[in-house]
Amino acid sequence: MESKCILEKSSVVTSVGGVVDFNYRLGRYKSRVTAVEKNSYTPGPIFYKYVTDGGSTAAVKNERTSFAGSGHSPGVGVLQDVEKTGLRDQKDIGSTGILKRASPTLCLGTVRQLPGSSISLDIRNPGKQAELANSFRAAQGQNVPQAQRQPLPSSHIPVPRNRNPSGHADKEVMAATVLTSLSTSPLVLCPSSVPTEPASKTLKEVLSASYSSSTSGNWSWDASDQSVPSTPSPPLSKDANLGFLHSSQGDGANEDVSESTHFMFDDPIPRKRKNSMKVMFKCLWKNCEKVLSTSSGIQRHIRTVHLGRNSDSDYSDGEEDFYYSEIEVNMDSLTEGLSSLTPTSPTTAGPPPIFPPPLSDVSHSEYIAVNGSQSHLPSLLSQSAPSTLCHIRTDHAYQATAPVSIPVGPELAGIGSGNGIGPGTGTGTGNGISVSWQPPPVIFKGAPGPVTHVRTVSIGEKRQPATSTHAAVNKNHALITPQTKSAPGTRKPRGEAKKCRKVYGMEKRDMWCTACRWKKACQRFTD
DNA sequence: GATGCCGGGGT
DNA sequence: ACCCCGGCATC
Repeated sequence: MESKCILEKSSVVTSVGGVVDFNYRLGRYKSRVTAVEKNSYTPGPIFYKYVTDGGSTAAVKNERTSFAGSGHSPGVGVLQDVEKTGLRDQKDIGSTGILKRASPTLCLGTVRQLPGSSISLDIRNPGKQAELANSFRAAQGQNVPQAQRQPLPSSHIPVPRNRNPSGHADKEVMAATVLTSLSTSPLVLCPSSVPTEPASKTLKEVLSASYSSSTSGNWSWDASDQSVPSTPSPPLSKDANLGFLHSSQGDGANEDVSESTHFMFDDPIPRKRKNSMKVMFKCLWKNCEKVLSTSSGIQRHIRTVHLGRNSDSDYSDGEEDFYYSEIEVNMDSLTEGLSSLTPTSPTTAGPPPIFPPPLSDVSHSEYIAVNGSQSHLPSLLSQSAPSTLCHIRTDHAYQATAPVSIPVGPELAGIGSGNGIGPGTGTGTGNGISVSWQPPPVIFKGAPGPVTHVRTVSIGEKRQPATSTHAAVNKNHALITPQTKSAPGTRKPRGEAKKCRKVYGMEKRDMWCTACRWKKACQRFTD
């Protein structure tokens, strides 16, 4: 870490490093701010100014000027401008320590100079911290080297510029945001004392940031040096915040390190996201099922809709945090579930993602009940997935251990689809209920009671009077199957019932059940 | 011989 | 997974 610090410093001192850093911060800070609050008074560019100005005073300005004088034309102008703006803004904004703290560069220096305190303050109470930092700086007599001073304003946490004087609320919101961001990024930057960084960045931002930073070239090795253990993704936990603080204090370089870490894992993060896990934020307010993709969004929602706060103001006492929760949505499942659902419900035109109202059938109601709890998307998905199993292909049911029959409403029986044999069997019931929506037979395998074939008996096919009996037998058979099979060599006794072959004859082979056609155990006329 | 269907192979 | 068929057991 020491070496790192040194390195960083030098890089900053050398104009090159400084410039690079500067740029990098820019993107970074912007992103952070964006993540934290949308309604900041000042759009991105302003942040830039502040960033550059990062916790500096007139002295800093001087330093920078000289710094600029070292001959970086592009950066110089900017810097100077920024300086001015920064100064002015400082006056205007006063206690918006955030801005000042937006130190572009190293916080390592900061750490050393201001052992921990500044950083921790920074995180917990940015506003105050900023003030403290300022005062501190004043006390220090601006003697702090630039490299060290810049960091002072912790850039760890993105603090909204128009932060409310009551830094407390902000701090909580921020913490929430941070944590949220944390959980958003699956990669859980372990060592990162500032996991917020990567997490809160959008891919785009990350890219831009990484580009600018990559030029400095000393990011990567930092990452490998990560030895600071940290709890992986402890979302929504104050502890996380603490740990966060802790690590920040422990090593100011962590910030940069974490950043580098981020770059190192720049790939994995987006990749993981692609991996279909998306974090959503669900409003927990009673009767409010609102789900938003961003924490800020949900916070705003809660703030404005439920807490009756002014939507324009970003004031937040952190109360919103209690009214929303994070949920993870597996997009893959969603997609799969939906895609698989659609095709498997031939009898229902555009089946809704929700199960249709039951026919008063027990099985149905059960399912509905389950679905009723589908407040979470994941649940929905997980529920919908099995539903595909509900699509019963009687013809192939024999291949499964589950019996062909399932408890269905009488009116449903024989009407639904499932029989691949008879054409046009896929008409739904009068209620528009599709067999496809019935629960998987497996679930009801052992359920006795009125059972009927779901499969529609094709035209001309005589229904076995004892259908239900068949089904029951079939079930038993399914249960007994292991035994039967346990005796190798023993063949299942031939069923007594006439099979498709006999019933229809060879000439009507088309009417056979598939099993029969495949020379499998007749599935239509079970014993 | 006809039938039922297991086991296995092809796509 | 779907489809087909050889071959065996049973009737």
